[in-house]
Amino acid sequence: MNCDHRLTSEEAFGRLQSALKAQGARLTSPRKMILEAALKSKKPFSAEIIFQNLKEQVDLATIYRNLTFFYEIGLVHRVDIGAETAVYEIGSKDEQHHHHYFVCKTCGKTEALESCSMVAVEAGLKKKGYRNLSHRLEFTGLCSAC
Amino acid sequence: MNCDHRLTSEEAFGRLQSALKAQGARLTSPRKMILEAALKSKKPFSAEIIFQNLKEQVDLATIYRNLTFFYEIGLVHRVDIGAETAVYEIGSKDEQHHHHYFVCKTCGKTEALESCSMVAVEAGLKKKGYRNLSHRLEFTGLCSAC
DNA sequence: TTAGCTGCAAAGTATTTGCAGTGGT
DNA sequence: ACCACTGCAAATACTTTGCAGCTAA
Repeated sequence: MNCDHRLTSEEAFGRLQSALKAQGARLTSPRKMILEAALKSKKPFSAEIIFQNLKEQVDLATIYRNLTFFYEIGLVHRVDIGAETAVYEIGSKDEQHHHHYFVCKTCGKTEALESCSMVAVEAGLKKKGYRNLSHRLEFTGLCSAC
Repeated sequence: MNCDHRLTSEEAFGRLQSALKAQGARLTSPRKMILEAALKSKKPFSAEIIFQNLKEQVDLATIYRNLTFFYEIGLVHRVDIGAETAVYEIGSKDEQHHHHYFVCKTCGKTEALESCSMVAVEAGLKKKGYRNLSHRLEFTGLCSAC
């Protein structure tokens, strides 16, 4: 199974335009810069990382506000891999797509996994020298009350 | 597959004793109370929740320190399901055991899943009325550099 | 007795919010 | 021109840390 499912820049901006129009929001310069920085990032990113990548030209509060906005319109996912900081990543074309990560318990190093087979993933990780493996499966969606 | 893998109170205190002895730490009254509260909780818990369950009889800082301690000796896992707050749960007998959750994107409701089959889990959730399902698989362990 | 542990208070981070001014549309 | 958005600063939430006294072993 091919897992290169990230939104392209065009797709992302297209979605953004629709969402903006749908709720009377605006495409401002900071908003554009933040999305571009997010798209450029190969790894999951935090507000602080975007802030640094934009060389502090955009206010941190604005970045927090926009990452939340992007999250609400489904442009990014929240990942939050056992960290103390909120971590996001660019959304996938297929919302049902799986998200696989490896996280080191000691240094926090995060790596997005390319394969989608749990067995193959584990074997691949072992080959790479990762030890003491365990994994966690998390479902998200809407519960019947929502 | 049976997934009732939570540590019993006896097993948990046994592990605690070993860890305490191994590093010259002590079994204090607050430490005991915190572990008991954690064991009683059917759901993942935060420091604040333990604080409330103990009716604020134990200092919050002490709770934070001990949850970290329990985490370091493997007595509890960190779950952190897309939340802004650190969330823990009592450890499993088998460290390689999977951890399955359902999290509602809207209200944050969390439910521990009993089944271990991904397909069965998804079918079960749909039957319960959950919609827009997606899931995430997270591996943890030690990377080669650690 | 002697460290480890606790409570309390103060300090740190991460994130959010109020508000006046700016800028898309 | 209107109203959403931004930067700035202050506020809040969560968590950690310093320290003096307490207590398990």
